Amino acid sequence: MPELPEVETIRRQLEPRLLNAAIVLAWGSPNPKFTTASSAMGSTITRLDRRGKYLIARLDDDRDLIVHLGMTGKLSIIAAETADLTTAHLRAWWRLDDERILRFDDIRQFGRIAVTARDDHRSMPTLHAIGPEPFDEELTDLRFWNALRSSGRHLKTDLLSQRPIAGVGNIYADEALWLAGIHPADRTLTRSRAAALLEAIRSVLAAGIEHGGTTLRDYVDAEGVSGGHQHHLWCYGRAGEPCERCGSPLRRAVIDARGTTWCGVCQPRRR
DNA sequence: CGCAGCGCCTGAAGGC
DNA sequence: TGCCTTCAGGCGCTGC
Repeated sequence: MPELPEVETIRRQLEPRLLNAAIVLAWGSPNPKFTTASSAMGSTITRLDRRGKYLIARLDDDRDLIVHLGMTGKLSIIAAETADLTTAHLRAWWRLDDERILRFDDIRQFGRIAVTARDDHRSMPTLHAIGPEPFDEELTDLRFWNALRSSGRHLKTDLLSQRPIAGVGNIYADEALWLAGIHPADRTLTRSRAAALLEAIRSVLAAGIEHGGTTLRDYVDAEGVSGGHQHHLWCYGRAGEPCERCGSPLRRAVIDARGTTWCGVCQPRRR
């Protein structure tokens, strides 16, 4: 499940290979989630940005080609002559002017593609309303605290909404809450705990990027290589195992329809 | 108008 | 062994 570290890993791999590439032919599957991919034809990629979990290819005609990987989306670049464009899960492809093809495969079709006017992201509501980037200096403790304290929702659910901060998904949310010692179902928190949580989010995301992302089921990078951060998880996916901090078995429950793992001792319910 | 709840989608894994 | 059920879950959409 690609979250910020996985998407950033892919961005870093693809950007140098896509700069100044002209899209000479393009195709999107009939599923409306992907079909607009074809309208990127005729444009040249001038930059590859990331916003939260969204990849945004800037096009030279003041448009954006946006790709969200969903759960099982994979982007890769292949030589046109060896490309098999008949595979079952191919959802879109873009033929470049140098005999290469950028392809998007997505088994479960939770991903999404859009071509928009520059920075006009109204067709992707979550991106349109997305919060600050985790490593943006303007995201202060105070701003983060203010975004979290008033919603009335469970803290984890708030994090996953992408509004207080961009790019956190289920894995890194559980990791950050564990690291900060905060119960995922708390609804509010002190300013100092908000500061600790922000620091924890930055820490787990940075570690995830450093390890090339987390591979538990489907994720591979743009080269088809698995990430390494799954060997560094404190909490996610380890229900029943002893907590690395206190030794008590990690608990698991469904919170707002998300599988959630936490330590009942290190992350006491506060409010 | 904000948000809770639902549906999407398929392969892997578990149960009988 | 094989079929059926459950699970994984981010996000767009609908309706209150």
